[in-house]
Amino acid sequence: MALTLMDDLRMTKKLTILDIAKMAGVGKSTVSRVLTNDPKVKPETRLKVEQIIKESGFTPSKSAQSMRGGSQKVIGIITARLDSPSENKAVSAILEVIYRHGYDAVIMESQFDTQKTNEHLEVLRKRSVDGVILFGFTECDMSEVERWNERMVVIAMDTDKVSSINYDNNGVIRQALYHLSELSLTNIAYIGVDPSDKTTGKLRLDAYLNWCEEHELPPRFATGQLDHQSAYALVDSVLDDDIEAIVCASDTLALGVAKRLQELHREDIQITGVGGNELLSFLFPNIISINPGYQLAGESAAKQLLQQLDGAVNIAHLTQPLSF
Amino acid sequence: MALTLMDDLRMTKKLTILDIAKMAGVGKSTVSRVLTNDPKVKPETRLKVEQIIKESGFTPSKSAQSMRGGSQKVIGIITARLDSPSENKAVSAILEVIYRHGYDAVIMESQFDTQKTNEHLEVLRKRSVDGVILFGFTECDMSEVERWNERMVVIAMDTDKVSSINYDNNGVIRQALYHLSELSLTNIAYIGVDPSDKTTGKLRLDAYLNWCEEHELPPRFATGQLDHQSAYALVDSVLDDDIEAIVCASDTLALGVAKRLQELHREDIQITGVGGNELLSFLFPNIISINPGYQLAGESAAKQLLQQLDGAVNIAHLTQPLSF
DNA sequence: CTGTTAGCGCGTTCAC
DNA sequence: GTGAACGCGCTAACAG
Repeated sequence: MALTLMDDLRMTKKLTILDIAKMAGVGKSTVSRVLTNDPKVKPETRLKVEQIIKESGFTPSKSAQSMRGGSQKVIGIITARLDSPSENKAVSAILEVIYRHGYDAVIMESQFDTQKTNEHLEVLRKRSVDGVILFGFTECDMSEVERWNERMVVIAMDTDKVSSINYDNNGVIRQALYHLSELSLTNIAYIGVDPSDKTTGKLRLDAYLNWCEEHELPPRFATGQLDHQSAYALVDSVLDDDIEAIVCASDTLALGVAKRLQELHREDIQITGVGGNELLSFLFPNIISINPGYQLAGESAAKQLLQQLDGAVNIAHLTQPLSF
Repeated sequence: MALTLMDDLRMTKKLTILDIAKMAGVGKSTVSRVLTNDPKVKPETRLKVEQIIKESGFTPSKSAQSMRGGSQKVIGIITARLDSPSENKAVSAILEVIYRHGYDAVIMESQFDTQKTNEHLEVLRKRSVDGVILFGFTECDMSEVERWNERMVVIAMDTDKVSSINYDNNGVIRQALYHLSELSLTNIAYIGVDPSDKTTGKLRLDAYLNWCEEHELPPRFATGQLDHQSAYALVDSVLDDDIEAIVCASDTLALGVAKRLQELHREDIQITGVGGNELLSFLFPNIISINPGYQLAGESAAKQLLQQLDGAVNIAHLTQPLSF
């Protein structure tokens, strides 16, 4: 009887809402009411219960709560690559936002693999997470995606099935080109990634091509993979005695280009990248890196998702009677 | 009645174990048995139930399962920095192992902050995750840690409270020094991080100092922060006309050193780092980078934890009657 | 082998 | 205001 409390302190036995109720000398439902901030509880009683809860270090079982219909307060994040600096920035921003709202995150890695992505989505569905933030890629299979509706936000991929946050692919390249034009540089080449990649590939290349057309400049470009090796290898193919600058689709590519130009002693050529990579600007201070606002994108995505989730909850409440 | 199946297909109503039971014309416990691979089920029945499950795309509620005493099959990972290349490698390795074992991961970031770490641990405890892999750091508060016992493995931190996986801090530095000695280089300086950091700081510096003593070489070193800027700034202080090589405590530092030496046109000096950083070897092919086996560490940590969890389960089963 | 029953911990009526 | 009772989806004990 009276040993209950001592017992609990002694052995870290799992406390339940019932234990708290006994200790406080009230019914379990009253404790529940306190937990759910139900106004219909005498302030006095509430205070006492809260006291006991604090003292005993009791925490309601998430499993039981979520089974009872509540949400787990968990959102899934599927990144393409865990070690991508740009995605990392976005993820950090996401985490900060959702933590602040009492959510936790389960992070997964798609490795640009459609099947893995779908497997992850499947797992997240089974775990009934509240929502998902997906870092898109071109081959991404939309069939699984649309099942999520309001409960998903994708980053860096165009789709009208779910909400999406996109970097300003066109803007970052134009910004770079504008910057170069301010420096009176006109002979500008471009090194990017294959247009089969819709965003970093096609969109950014198009931005370059459009600019060239607008300004009646002869385009000179090459595309390949998303890594520095690829860019390194492509440099020679666009190089030309009167090239004054090379615009790169990403900082990673810029790194490869810088390396090659250094070898060729063509450090007169101005390079621009995209990403705001700190390491890049340390190694090659003269490279101009446009920051596409990854952290901002992450923050936006998180806020957007949370807002949609809130909306979904409200709608659910409203339609519950109807769906009955 | 007969509409049940059509209904389910129509609206993606949450299927329960009971629905499956009805469809298969069996009791709910039989379905449960199938789910839990209970041998005591007639193969024929089992097959039929499995069939229905597949067709309906039913998935048992994790929440209910875990509430009933089962584990969530989730392990928490607390990294110091999401964007640390070395930790990333380890994390990727961890993920691969645990996915293969049907576990999922919730990843958190401590940012070398004790308080955040404890908050994360608290959250993980509330969520009753099965286990935790923690990337340690020096100021890490052990008080919260020891509560986890068998259910935690720490990486890169010495402690006897819980299992720990450590990189071979001494070994990597000695390996670098040995390599240099093979090249007949004897005038070797060291750039590391402050010894207040126990592992990357003190252990690696000690390795250097010991080597010097053993080989009767005059030590020449400087320590600072863990970033390339710091290393960059420290180079001049150890530089000397007859320095032939600089051993760095990490690849990040090596990057800073390389940058500075390049500026000074002292590319004759051999640099070594630790980390197996791919970018580093791309930018500075002549830098020797010792791979401390981060992915191996991650893999080991994950396997170790899973094994301990299995053990814990068994012990729990055995002691359950006693604790009663 | 299989159906029935009893909880797990919690939120939610429904009476008091 | 508050306590008793019910059910969420599932597993494990108990009967057949």
